Amino acid sequence: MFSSIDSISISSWNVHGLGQKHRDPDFLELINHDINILIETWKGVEPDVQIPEYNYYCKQRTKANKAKRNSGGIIVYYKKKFEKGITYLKNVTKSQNRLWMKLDKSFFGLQDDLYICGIYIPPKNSPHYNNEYEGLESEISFLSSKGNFLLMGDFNSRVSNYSDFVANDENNINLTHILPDNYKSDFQLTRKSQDKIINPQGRDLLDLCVSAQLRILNGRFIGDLLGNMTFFSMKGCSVVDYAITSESLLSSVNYFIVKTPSYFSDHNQIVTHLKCDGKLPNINNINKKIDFEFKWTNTSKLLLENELNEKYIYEELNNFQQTNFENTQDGLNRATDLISDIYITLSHKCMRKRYFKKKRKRISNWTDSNFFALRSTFNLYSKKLKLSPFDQSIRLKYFFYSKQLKTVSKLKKRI
DNA sequence: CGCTCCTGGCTATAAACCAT
DNA sequence: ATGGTTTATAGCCAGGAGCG
Repeated sequence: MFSSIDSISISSWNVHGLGQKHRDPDFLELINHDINILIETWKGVEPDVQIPEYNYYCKQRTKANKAKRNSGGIIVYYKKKFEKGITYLKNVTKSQNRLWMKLDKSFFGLQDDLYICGIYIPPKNSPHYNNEYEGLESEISFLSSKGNFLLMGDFNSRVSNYSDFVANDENNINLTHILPDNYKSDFQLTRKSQDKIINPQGRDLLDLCVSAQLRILNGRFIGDLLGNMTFFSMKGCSVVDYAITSESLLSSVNYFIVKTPSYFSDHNQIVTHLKCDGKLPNINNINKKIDFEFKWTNTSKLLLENELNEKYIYEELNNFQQTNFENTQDGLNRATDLISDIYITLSHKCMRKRYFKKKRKRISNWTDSNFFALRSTFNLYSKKLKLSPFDQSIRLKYFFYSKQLKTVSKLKKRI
């Protein structure tokens, strides 16, 4: 039996030092996506960063001479069940700031192979800056004939709401001769941004988008129609974390979300949801999580009678009877899966679902109750700050509670 | 454990630069 | 001159290591 994959979620997050965050259940809950790209892990070689249910690729920056800690560093966590569909492309780049991988088109049911790059572009005045965009562009052109792209990460490039494509108007007609022949100039989707500033790296990014036919997802999709800020500090805020895809992949984007600020990092996590149509062998069906039960109601009888008049149900039962299942454990599993699928489909239509109540953790001590109270206050200001990034009084309160939360969180872990 | 030092990373702002 | 834009600098903050 197979279970289908109809969408895949990919997150990227500058975590500002991973430390022991990957041991924190709250943090793990935030990186529960199919693929999670973590930037600025500050981890060295052979880091101890295994987490349950996930495999990972990692890359580290060579440590500076006198430095006490590592800087940079990329870790990509992907769900173990996707192991066979994802390849780490070790040789595409020599840069320590980029990590390429490939999603197999047949595994995920995509039009073309998808090349994903987890990326960190240092600020231009940083000693680690080394013509990042030139390198990136040549890697893209090397791969461009082979499939589509998704770049996600911290670009340190501010583009405001300037166009990442050449608008189709007479002002730009003189540019057409330098554009690729197949350039689609009628693409007019507007993009918003809360950030009104553009910097030189931002221009580089826009140039790259135009020349490689890539489009920025920020400020364009359900989940981030405003172009939310992705970085907050005491001093200010900016949009520097982006998800960027091939233009032809835009129609496959379900959502793009900039998460609310969290106390784990000064950057916000960003998440891309892509449509796909893959099939996954259902090896361990036992582990399927069921968090509800079906309940018979007084309308159920009528609904079931109606449903049994439908043609499809006989077709499916017929299909079940006609199928030859091998006389093995595997065959038996397939048979039970198929028949129970039919029952479940029917149950969905006729009965009411009752969800199991989640067990509430008992708040046991002072630290715990203090932590939860602080966290809800913090979450409130986090949402407020996302909506009004320039409001000084909200910002001050946000950072005040953020600091408190961090201290209490540390205390909590000691217990 | 808490304090201090160091480094990287980032913004804002002032200063320099440019074309008119 | 002037007004907008680009570049360089100052300053702030947080995390990690070392030390007592």
